[in-house]
Amino acid sequence: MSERSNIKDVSALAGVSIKTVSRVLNGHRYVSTDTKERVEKAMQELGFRPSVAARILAGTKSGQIALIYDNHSPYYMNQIQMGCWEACQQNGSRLLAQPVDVADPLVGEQVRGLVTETHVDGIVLSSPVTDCVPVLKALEGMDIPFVRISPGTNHAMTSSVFMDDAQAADDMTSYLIARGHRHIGFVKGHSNHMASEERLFGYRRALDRAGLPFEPALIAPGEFDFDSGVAAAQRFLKGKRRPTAIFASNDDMAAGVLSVAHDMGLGVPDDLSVVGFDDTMVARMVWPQLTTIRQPTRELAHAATQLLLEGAQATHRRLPHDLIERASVARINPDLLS
Amino acid sequence: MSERSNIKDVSALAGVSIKTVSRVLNGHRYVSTDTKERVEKAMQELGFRPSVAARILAGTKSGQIALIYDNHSPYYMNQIQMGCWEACQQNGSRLLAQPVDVADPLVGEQVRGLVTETHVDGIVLSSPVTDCVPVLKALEGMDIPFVRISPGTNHAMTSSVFMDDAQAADDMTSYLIARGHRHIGFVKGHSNHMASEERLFGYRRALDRAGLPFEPALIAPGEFDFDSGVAAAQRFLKGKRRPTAIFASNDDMAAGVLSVAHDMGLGVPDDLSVVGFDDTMVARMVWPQLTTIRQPTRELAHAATQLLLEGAQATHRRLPHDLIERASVARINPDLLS
DNA sequence: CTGTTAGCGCATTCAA
DNA sequence: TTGAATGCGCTAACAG
Repeated sequence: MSERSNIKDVSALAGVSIKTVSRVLNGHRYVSTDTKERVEKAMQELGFRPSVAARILAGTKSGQIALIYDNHSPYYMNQIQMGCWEACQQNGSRLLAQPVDVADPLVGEQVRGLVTETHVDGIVLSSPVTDCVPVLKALEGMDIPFVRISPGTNHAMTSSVFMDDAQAADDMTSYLIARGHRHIGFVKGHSNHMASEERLFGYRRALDRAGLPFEPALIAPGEFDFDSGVAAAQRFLKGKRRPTAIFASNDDMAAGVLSVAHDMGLGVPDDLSVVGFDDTMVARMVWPQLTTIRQPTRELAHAATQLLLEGAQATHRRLPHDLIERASVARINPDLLS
Repeated sequence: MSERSNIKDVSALAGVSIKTVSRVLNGHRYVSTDTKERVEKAMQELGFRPSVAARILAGTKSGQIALIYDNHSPYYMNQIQMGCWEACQQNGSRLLAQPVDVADPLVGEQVRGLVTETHVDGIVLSSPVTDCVPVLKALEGMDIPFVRISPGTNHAMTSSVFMDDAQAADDMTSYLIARGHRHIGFVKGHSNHMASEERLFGYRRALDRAGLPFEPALIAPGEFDFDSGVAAAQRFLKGKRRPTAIFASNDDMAAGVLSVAHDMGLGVPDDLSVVGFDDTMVARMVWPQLTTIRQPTRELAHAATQLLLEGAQATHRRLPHDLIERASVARINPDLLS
């Protein structure tokens, strides 16, 4: 019941040549329906499974792709993996998930090793590996297709998949404006990241469109971490002209803002609305009172993988985002609105 | 710079036979230090990496193992993957992470396909695949070694790695007793899971040792989900002889308990201590006031993988747990202690 | 539509 | 301590 059967066994049982078996295996046309069925029955009976190793060695494609990542948040990575996985499933490909350390001086070599050892047909890069120069260089030097998910910098000649950060920030800002907010604090993200500027741009664009002034005092710097949110909130909330809402560029910073608000005895969202981007995917679990822009992480991963499997060259795909509204955020203390 | 070089190129450059290169590749003894160095230098120069495919085809081991899982919580899975990954790194093996759907009637076939197609040398099973009969059967029928991480049922003849649930529950209960609690509600886990009985047993053992009576009224059934925690808390907290502490068998149920306590205006931990097991690894993020037993998930995965790679037969390894104490839990309202 | 002949890159006999 | 031959299971030309 457990002997490994090979293509020869199948061909013998079906009474055809091994090449014919190979043909039905690869879904080749020019196989009569009759023999095809016979071969398939034989494969079934023997529980035949083609050895990937042999296919790699003999053929040109391995049917395998790799996902390379470095610990982003577990929730985020889970979404990424699932998205890639689903796309692979649909395509009949295998996925090799490979964690790396982008700070390791040998990452480039490691990736090169992975590719030459496993013969993967392509690579999906997830943040922050998307912007790891040694990896990018290694890949480019090897002539292997790769796609980047939400890259932080724009390498024109590589394929990528991303969301429209400017539009998302615009949507969120408009959302707040529509609810009566006129003074909206904005906590900016790390300047290394392309998304930071985009999000700020969207915020400004929404203010503009609504005819509201852009007040530099309402912009705080940040680095996408909890402490940045704390610092920003302290600055905003201890001033006399307190914003009625704070828009943090990601969820970790939003959490920092929330904690300060809480310490100051401010009710959220009654005294202060706090909104953000759900970058690490934890926001909705931990702070249900938060209205967030959901990054379509899983969909991005899926699209990236599909792109890779389809072999499209230097394609950039922009995916839509979601604004996840919490009922609670709408309850704003009217006294605070100016 | 990117041509794939093979063992022949190396042998030519080093001026030795193919076989000798193969020997140094596999760390074989009986190679003179001199030639070994020469070969290694040649490999370096050519950027040579052995093709796994060729090794699989020609040899008997693939140097690959698979981790099979079904969506547990992302945090949990992240720990599992990292643990397996680290062990593989140390061993120079590759890890194939394979999600499956245990409810799919074809899981068995899928796993069989994975094994025969990829030639993996062994399998690590993570909950709930540890108890998926079709998978277990497929594996046993294929004569491939596998190790189970925290299995729910005890298949005597398979290797497994787990924590001591009884001792952990005992520790937690003793911890509460030491802080003055005399009436401790216990929310039991799903009866399908071996850990449920173990944890209850540990709870009872601690009470016994402290000379406290076991009160059946203080035991509530549960199914490891939020709602079970809610139901149990309602029963406990609406009765007249309210427990001063509630010990939930996992964190989802602890969350349910917390939500009820909150709705009833009970301060945690001032009016009620709530403790639990950190099964899904989210507890510490979401409810910092919770004192929990941390499952050594990563360590379990590491140990399981090591076991597999070492080829130990039918070994069972028990790992120690941690009790993660929050300062807050110690502040108990003395009025509530009887 | 189908079969024949070569290898893919390595480990594994055997021999030296 | 080393080398020469053989074949793993499959696909890729080429035939027919």
